[in-house]
Amino acid sequence: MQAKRIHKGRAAGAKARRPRQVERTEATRQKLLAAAERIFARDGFEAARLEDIAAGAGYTRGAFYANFNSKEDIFFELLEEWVRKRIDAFINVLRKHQNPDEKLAALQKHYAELACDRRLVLISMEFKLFALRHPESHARLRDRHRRIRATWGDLISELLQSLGHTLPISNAAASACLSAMAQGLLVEHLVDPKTLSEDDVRLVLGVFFDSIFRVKSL
Amino acid sequence: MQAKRIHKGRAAGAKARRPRQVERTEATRQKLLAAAERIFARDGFEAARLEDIAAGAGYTRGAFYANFNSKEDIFFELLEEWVRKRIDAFINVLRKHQNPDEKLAALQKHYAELACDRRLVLISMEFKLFALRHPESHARLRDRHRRIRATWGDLISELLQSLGHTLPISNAAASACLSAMAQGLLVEHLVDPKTLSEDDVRLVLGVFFDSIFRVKSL
DNA sequence: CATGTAAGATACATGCACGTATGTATGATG
DNA sequence: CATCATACATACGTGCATGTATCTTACATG
Repeated sequence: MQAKRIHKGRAAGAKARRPRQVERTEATRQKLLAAAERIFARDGFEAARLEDIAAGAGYTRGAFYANFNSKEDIFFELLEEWVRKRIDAFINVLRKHQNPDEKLAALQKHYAELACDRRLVLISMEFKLFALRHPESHARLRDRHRRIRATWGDLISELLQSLGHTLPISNAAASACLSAMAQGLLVEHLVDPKTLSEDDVRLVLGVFFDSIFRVKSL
Repeated sequence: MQAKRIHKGRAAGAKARRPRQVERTEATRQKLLAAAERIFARDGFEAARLEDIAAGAGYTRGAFYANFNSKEDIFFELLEEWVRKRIDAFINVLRKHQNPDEKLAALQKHYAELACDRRLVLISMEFKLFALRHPESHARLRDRHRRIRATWGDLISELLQSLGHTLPISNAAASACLSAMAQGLLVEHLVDPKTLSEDDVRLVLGVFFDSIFRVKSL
């Protein structure tokens, strides 16, 4: 989240930034991020043009390059934000329940909802495939993913402990599996909704969830 | 498989093609297809350049446009070939077993192997995402997929009939699910093999397979 | 009010992949 | 052997997104 200032001037010993401008810069950053989210959703990561992102925020490419280094850069900031929101939302839901079974149901619902979030899933999958062909992005994405999975893994750990249940794979891996399955299923559903309906996706994810989280003997 | 002839001459009432040249053309088509397979695997569908494909077959782009209309075109021919091979291979395996349980195990093995075929999975997923943003390709891909799923659905039907078992979703949908899950899991594994190991993928696919194909009560 | 700095626009050079149009050599046919 | 079509190569024009370098305008400070 390091608010990278890029503009040329800004010598090392420059006096403290002027608050009015700082605030203005932050506003354009936010506008650019919001626009990027829309354009990525509309065109996909690779096809998205920096010019469209800038224009979507009411600027030109000059503003983009003044605030970000590359398309990957702005994507990672968005990713960070999405993940943070999802985790926060889930933690808030957890707080509303004290019964472990209800918490487990909340987790299940979380993944079921993921499998309906067309935008997030498509962009995520697109970027994963992009990263698999671009080593630098891959390394960066892998690190993020590892941290995200670890966080989810910890949440799942607590939950399972209170249920006296353990999984045949690590909790982080389980989180990765559910996410991966939800994404794979949604893509397949979008390609041919007639062969694989939304109900099918929900049902199938539920079957898997039950068999791994609710069936004791494996 | 309509071997679309593209070359300019070939008036409607032209006399029968000269066999020597027909044969030569077919050879270059095959060389181009083989090269395309390699280049798609190496660079991905969208990043693959027609020039590289042509060069990989020992030609230039002229030869490509003489034999195919577009990158999508050659991709669909490859897809056809891959699917045909996979189905043929599976049918051959089926023939070797008469015990329904062994046949079911063969089906399971089939999907486990899919989840290891990095090349096929990545290209398939890439093209799906591409198609979801390009209506014409989408329509074409959806039709192919529907036929492929139907074929697998029929194979599964026979199998389940002999086991006296039925699924909570259509057999075609079940085939789509297994394929989608395998693909989603493999992508996730490739992004971070440390968090989601190959063994995890195998285990998880097995759990799902069992819970849908071997657990009677749902 | 004068001056310097920072935000952002504009313009430019570059590179790249595409599709087409034309050229050429080879080999089949009468 | 002459002719013509076929298979492929070469050359060209085009469009497009990128990154950079330069310019303009607005604002903050003394």
